[in-house]
Amino acid sequence: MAKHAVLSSGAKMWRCLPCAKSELRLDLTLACGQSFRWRETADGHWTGVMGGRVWTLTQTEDTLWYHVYKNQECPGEEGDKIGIAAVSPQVENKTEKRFKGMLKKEEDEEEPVTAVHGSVEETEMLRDYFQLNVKLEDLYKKWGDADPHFRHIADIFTGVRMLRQEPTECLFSFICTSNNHISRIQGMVERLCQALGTPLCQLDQTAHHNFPSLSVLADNGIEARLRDLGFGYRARFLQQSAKQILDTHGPQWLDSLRTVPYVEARDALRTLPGVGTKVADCVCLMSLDKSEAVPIDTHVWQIAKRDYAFASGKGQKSITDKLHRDIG
DNA sequence: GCTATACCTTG
DNA sequence: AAGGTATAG
Repeated sequence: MAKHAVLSSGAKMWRCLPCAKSELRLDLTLACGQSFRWRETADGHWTGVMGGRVWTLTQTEDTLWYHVYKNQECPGEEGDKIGIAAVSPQVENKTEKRFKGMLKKEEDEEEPVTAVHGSVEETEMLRDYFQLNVKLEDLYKKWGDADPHFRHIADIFTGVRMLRQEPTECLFSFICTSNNHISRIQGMVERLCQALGTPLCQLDQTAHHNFPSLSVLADNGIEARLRDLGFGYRARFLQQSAKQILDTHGPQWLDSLRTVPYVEARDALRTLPGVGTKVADCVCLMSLDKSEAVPIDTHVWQIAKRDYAFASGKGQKSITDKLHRDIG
């Protein structure tokens, strides 16, 4: 059976791109609750699904290393046959198209297995996902200059950056977060993908799947299915939101929100069942290119009161719309 | 504009 | 309680 890759073992082909730890810390970025799909499969090695492929990532001081599992490497169960034919139309094809369009010529297929420099396509997928064109050091400097408290704690959090996630996965994952805790959310998202997503490959007893498509989630039988999987009252939100998107907007709607202004995108998302201010802001920030969105959850509110002497909401019992605007 | 309450389930 | 949302008052 195929295994998760480990850099030091030399058993798999690894590629790399230059990337300092000050610009990206995999552990902080992948485990901080933006995405619920990455697991530390070996010391410092993070495995997850992104752009329709299974990746293992690890890093040294100035280098980001990655391994992409090919289909012959991890044939999975019946996953291979179904997976390739049915691979999520709106997720993978979209990504493929985007990168194909940017590339003049593919060179990754012809490289010798000993090559360690990154293939153009896969490097671009990582640069896009981690938004490596954004210079983190410049932002930390700017924020540190403007905020003494930020500068004081910034050293502890060097290398945290926002991911640019796929909108469908981001939205439906964050609908699961209401009144919930991270360990349970991770389990729910994993069960969601394993039950309803197209299989990609199996490694060390773990089956990896794509995130389910909108059309699968919109099916009428899905609520009961999700309740059986332990989603509670969120089961209905997931099914209804998927159905509402397809019925009233169409399959490309979520992606199209990337090109509209923040407030418009946020208000559009809030028309979906199970999506309030906080979830809408998470989806805007983490998948729709709205860097000005500031999700205010219970923790951010506590911090605003504790570390920033946030006065106007001190007596407040809960986070109201006005509080969202003020803290943001 | 703000408060109170229910909502599924489990680490 | 836990990374909220929907509803009524």
